[in-house]
Amino acid sequence: MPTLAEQLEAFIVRSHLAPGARLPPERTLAADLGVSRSRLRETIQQLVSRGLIVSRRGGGNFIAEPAADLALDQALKPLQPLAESEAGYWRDILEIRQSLETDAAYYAALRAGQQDKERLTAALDAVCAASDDAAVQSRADAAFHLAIAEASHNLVLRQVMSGLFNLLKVSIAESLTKLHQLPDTVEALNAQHRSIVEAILAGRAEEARHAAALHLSFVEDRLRHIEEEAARLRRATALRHTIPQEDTSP
Amino acid sequence: MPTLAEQLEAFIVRSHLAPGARLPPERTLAADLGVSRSRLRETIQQLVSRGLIVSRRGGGNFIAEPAADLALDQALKPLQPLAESEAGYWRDILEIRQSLETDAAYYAALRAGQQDKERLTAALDAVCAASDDAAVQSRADAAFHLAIAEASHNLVLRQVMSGLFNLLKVSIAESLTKLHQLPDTVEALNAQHRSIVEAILAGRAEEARHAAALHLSFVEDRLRHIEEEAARLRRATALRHTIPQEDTSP
DNA sequence: ATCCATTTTTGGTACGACCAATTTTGAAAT
DNA sequence: ATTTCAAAATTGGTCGTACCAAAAATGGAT
Repeated sequence: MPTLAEQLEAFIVRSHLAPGARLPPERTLAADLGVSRSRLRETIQQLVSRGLIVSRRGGGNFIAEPAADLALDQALKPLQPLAESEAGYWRDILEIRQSLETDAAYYAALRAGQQDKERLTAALDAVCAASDDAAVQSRADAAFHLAIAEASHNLVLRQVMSGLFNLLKVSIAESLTKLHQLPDTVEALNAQHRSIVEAILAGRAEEARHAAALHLSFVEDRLRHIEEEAARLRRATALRHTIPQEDTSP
Repeated sequence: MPTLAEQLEAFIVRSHLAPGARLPPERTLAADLGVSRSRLRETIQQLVSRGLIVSRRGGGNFIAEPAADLALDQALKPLQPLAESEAGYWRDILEIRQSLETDAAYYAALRAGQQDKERLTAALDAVCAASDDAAVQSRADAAFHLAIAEASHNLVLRQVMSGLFNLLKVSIAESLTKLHQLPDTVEALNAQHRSIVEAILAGRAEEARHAAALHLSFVEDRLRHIEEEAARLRRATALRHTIPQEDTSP
């Protein structure tokens, strides 16, 4: 006996509903499937949380576009709870970024087409011209690194990296903004960015990989200092509070 | 203004609810959160579909065990449709595996503890002793590589790699089984596996990285041949069929 | 033909009732 | 006192209705 969620998916494919199409009103659909609207809505929520359906209040329910940008946002979401709880999580993320991004730069140098190169230089200009707002700088920085991933012409690589960026964002948002506020850091970062782009534009793959490695080592080093500082502060303030603890076991 | 789902997650962490703990009855919880039970249930469904909560009819709602195996199964699921459609997808996956797995071997050599080493040798024995069944061999192979990722002590790395394995499985399941059926291939693979493990056990990081790189290059090379062969066959048979095409746009 | 107020459609939420599986309770039997 | 087992209370699952708010469809005035 199939799940109602499965029945719904089956209904979607059976009625040739392409991405972007609107599926029948909930009241109608519930009647067709022979269930109450409450139940139907609960299963719809499941598909929504899986990114298969988007709802527009007053408009209707729609098959979600496979919009890669959204799909990958969803891709690593299950890890978010961990990212928020585990303290050293960001280090893991940065470590894996080191692996991926150096290779991304390498392949970008080998495969970047004219359009890729234009997007890359545009992204570089954007990060250099980013305003003093740290949040804006962080966004521009993420866009820049994703442009590299895009130029590598490896879809999986791009999607995984985008997911990692989001994880990093929820994990250490405040540290990231602090990073851009440190003196001389922005200049150093931009210099590193520029050398990466130059290597890619020139097609020097090994040089691009090396430049990316240097860049990420630099970032990791700075972030480690910032986090250590923050940890010291937390420890200091924690001493002034009683930590309440509840026993929730039956 | 936070989403109700976020409120719920916040409630869970705020009340120190460990995995396996039971959260309050829906009626109570709904009252505490100031929403109707309908709404609460819909958001609970979201968390259920994300694998964060399990419900037992008549028993209660429980924080799901972090059953990493399930969470990560879900992690890269949104990419499956792409994996099934795009033809050259598996090449992207293998490329990114080359990045991640070489570093995984590297870090494993640096950080593997006694327990990690035992699991690693056990996994190696398992792949060597795997029966002739190609499917069994594939599973053992995946378990072996995940053991390396586990020994790297990088949670994100392990989860991403597990996701990639699943993608690879849905993408080229048949090619994978063919790989294990080629003459002399299993022996070569096992020799490579063994050299990776030896390097990790000895703590020789660079050697481990190199061994992993050799292994993945070998696999990629064999898979390319297999896929080229399969593509040739598909082209040949395609000539005898009319390819039906449906237009699903409104 | 265009524009704007009105009506209709449609998703979002709330409340109440009942069913079914589970857990708890408590009395009877040992 | 312990065990056993049936009745009662608890709790998730489903249904139905009513109402609100946003979006879309309608239709008349310009």
